[in-house]
Amino acid sequence: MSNKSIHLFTQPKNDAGLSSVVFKDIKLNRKIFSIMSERKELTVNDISEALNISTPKAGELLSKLVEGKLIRETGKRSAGPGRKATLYTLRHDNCYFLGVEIKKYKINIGLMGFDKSIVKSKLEIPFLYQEAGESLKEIIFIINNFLDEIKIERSKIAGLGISVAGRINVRTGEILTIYHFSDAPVKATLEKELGMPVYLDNDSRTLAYGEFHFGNRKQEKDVLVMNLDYGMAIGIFVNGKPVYGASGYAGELSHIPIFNNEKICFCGKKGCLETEASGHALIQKITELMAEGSNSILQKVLSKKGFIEIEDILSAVEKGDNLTLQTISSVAEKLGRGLAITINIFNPELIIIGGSLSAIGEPLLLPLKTSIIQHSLNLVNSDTRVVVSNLHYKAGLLGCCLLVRDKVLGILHFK
Amino acid sequence: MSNKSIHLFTQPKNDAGLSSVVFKDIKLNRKIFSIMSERKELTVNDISEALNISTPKAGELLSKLVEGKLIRETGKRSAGPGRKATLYTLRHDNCYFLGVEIKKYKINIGLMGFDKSIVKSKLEIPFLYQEAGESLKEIIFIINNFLDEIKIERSKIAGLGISVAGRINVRTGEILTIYHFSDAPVKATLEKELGMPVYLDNDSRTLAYGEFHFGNRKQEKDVLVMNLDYGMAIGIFVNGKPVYGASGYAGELSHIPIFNNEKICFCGKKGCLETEASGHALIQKITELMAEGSNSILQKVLSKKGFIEIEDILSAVEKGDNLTLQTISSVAEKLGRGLAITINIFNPELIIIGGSLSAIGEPLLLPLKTSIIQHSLNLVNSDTRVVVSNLHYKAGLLGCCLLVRDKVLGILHFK
DNA sequence: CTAAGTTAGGAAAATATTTTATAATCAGAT
DNA sequence: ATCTGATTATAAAATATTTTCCTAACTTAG
Repeated sequence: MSNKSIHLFTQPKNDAGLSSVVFKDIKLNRKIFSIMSERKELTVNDISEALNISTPKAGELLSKLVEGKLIRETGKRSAGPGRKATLYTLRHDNCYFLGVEIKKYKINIGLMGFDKSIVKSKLEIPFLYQEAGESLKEIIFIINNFLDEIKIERSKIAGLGISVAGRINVRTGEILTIYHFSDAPVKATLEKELGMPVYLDNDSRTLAYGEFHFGNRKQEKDVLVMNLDYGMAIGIFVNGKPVYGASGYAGELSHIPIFNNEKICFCGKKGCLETEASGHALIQKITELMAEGSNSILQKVLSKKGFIEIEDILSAVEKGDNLTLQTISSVAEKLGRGLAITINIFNPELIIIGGSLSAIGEPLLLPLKTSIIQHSLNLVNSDTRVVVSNLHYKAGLLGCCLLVRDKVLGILHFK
Repeated sequence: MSNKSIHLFTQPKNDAGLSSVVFKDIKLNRKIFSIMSERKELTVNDISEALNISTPKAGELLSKLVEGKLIRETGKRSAGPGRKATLYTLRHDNCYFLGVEIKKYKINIGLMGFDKSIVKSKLEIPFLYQEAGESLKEIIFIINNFLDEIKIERSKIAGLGISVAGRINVRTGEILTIYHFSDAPVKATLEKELGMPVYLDNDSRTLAYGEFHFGNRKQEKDVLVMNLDYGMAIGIFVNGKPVYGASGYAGELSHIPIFNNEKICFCGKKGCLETEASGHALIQKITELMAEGSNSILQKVLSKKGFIEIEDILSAVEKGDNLTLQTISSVAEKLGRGLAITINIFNPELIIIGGSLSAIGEPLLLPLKTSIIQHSLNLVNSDTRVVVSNLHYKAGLLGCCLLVRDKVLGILHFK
C-alpha cells in the first residue's frame, strides 16, 4: 500500500526506530490531515502558515501526499489579483475506515473515505445476540460479507471502529455488559480475524463523536452530547477532545443517584437518573399511566405488540398524543436535573441532545431547558447553548467511522 | 532582562513575527522547561530523546539556557560505565513568579523560583475587604510592600498569579462574587498597576493545581481534587490539564441540587450539596446539635467567641470530640454522594481530598470512601484511588505560583 | 596498574529547511 | 491588446539540523 511507503500512520512516539527526519514528516502529515479534516480545501500557503513551516517544505509535503494518492489537486482559488493558488483536498478513494454499530436487534455498518465521506453503508442488518461466542462469529460474518459486497481492496481499509452499548473497557478492549470474555478480549479477537486495527468504543461516545464533528455545533470546544435512547449517557468533550477517564467509562451519567424513589436500577442501586429519565423510564411511565386509565394512541400498540418501542413513541408524538407529550415533559424535567449537574461541573459551551429520542424535538427540548435553568447556577448555564441533534440516527455510525479514522491517523491521540 | 534576549516566553502562535527558526527554538525551550519541571536533573541525551532532536541540537539549546541563566550544570551522572553525562537543572535565582492567595480574612503571598521552589513567602497577612475599590488598593499595597521587602529586581518577576474564592471569569478577568467591577476588570487593573502579566483564578482551581503537582499523586492524569473548606468545590484534571470550561466556572460541584431539604443556599436555590456537605454545613449542624442538648468541647468555644471556625473543628477532632467526629461522619457521607456522581461522570484515577478540612484525615476519609462505594458504579469506582492531601494549607499558594509559572512559560496553554 | 569496554561530547560531513530571489500567472487598468 | 501590481510557485543560496565518526572520560576486570 502506497500509504505505508510514505509513513502516514504511526504512534505519537518514535518507537519504530524511524529516522528523525521521517518521523518529523509523519508528525507534520498528521497535522495536515487534521487541518484538512476541518477545512476541506487548502493551499500550500495555508499549510505553511498553520504548521509554521516554509512554503517549499509545505509544497513538498503536499506533493508527496498527492503522489501517495491521499489528497488531490482540486482547482485554483479565485479571489483577488495575482497568480491563483492551487487547492488541495482529501481524496476519498484510496484509504478507508470501517465503522460497525452494534445495536439491540440490528447492526449498522458503513465505510468512510479518507475525506470523511460515507462511501458505502448498510443499515439495520438483522442481528440477535445469543451465546457470546456465537454472536461474535456472526458479527465477523456480517463484516466479511459487507467487505465482499463493496468490492474494495481490503488493504485499503485502515481500521475498524466498533461501538456497542454498555460499558467497554477501552484499555483492555473488553465489553463488560453484553459479552464478557475474560480470556479473549473482543478487540484482540477481531483484530486477529479481520487483520486490521480495531477500536472498540461505547455507543454513547461514538454517537457523541459523530454529533461533535458532523452535528449542530459551531465553534464550541467544551461540549456535552447526551445520548437519549432506551438508556442514557453523555459524551464529554474538553477542549475539543473526547474524555475517556481511567478505563473509558467517563460519561456514565445514567447511574448517578439523585432520586429518592424505590426503583431498582439495572445497576443494582436505586434512585439512579436512568430510572426516571431515559427511554425505558418514559415507556414504563406511559404504560403505568395507561394501566391507571389514561387514554393514549399507544394503547392500541400495546395491546397489539405487547410492548412499546421508541419508534412508537416518536409516531405518537407526531400524532400529538397528549399522554405521551405530557410524560415526555415530566421525563425531560428529570433529565434536566441530571444535565444541570453536568453544567455546574463542566461549564460547557454547548449541549447537544442526541440519540433516537432526540427526534422528538421541541416537546423534549423546551421542558428540558426550563429544568436546566431551574437546577443549575445561572451564571454558569448562561454560557451554555442547548440544542437538539440534527443527525438523529445517523450520528452513531458517523461517529464510529470517524473515531477509527482519527485514531488511526493519529489526529486523536488516544491516551 | 537576559531572558528576553533569548526569547523564552511567548504565546503558542507566532504572532510577533519572529523568524521561524527562533520560534521553533522557543517551542523546544517550552518543552524543555516542561520536562525539567517534572524530572529535576536531565542530560543532553534525555532532552534529545524526549524532544526527538539530535544531541548537538539539544546541547546547543541547553548551553543557551545556561548562558541565559535559567538553568545550570549541576554535576555528573554516576551510574554505569563510560564517560559521565553532565546534569542540568533549573535555576531558582534569575526568574520568579509571584503568587497571591486572597482568603476571607487574610492574604498569603509567595515567590516561586524558576525551579518551582518557594523562595520567599509571607503568610496570614491581615486583610479585610471593605468597599471594592479600597480592597483592591490594599491588595496592591500589600504586594508592593512584599516586593520591596524581598529585594529582588522586579524585572526578574515574570508574572503574578492571584486566587480568590468564588466565581471568577477567567476570560474577562472579572471576579464575580466579592468585587464586581464591570468597567475595570481586576486583572487589567492589576496588570496596569504592577506592570506584569496577571492571571486570576478560582481558589479551588489553584489549590487543585498545587495538589496535582506537589501533592499525593503518583502518575495519575485524570484527577479530581476536592477543596473542602467553608465552601466546597472541585478542580478537574483531564489528561493532566486543568479543565476550565467556557468561562472558568468548571468544578462548581457545591451547587448541584441533590438533596430534598428546605435549606436555602447562598446561590438562591435549595437542596445544594453545599447545604449538607461543606465546612459551613458541618459547623451549622454541630451548632444545632449542641443547641438540642448534645455535649461537645465546642460548647466552650461557642460561648466564648460566639461562633465556631474550622480551626476549632480541627482541634476538636484532635481531642477526640465525639459529637464533632459523628457529625463529620454524616457530612462525609453526604460529600461522598457528590463525589460518587463525579466518579460516574469522569471515571477518574485519583481523587485528592484537599482544603483546610482535609487535615481531619481518616475520620473524614473513611466514611467518605464508604459512601462513594455505595453511591457510584463499582466497575467505575474500582478505578479510583481516594487519598487525603498531604499539603493542607500549603497547596493553595503553591498552586497560585505554579499556575502563573506554567502559564507564562507556555507549559500550560490556557485555552 | 593496565587494558578493554562503554558512554558522552564535539567536529565534520551530509542532509534538510528556510530564506531570498526569480519566474510564472493572473485581474484589472491603460 | 498590453502593461502593472499582486500573488503563487519554484530555483538557488544561505542557514540549520542531523548523521556519522572520532576522541575524551570514565568504569571495571584482570
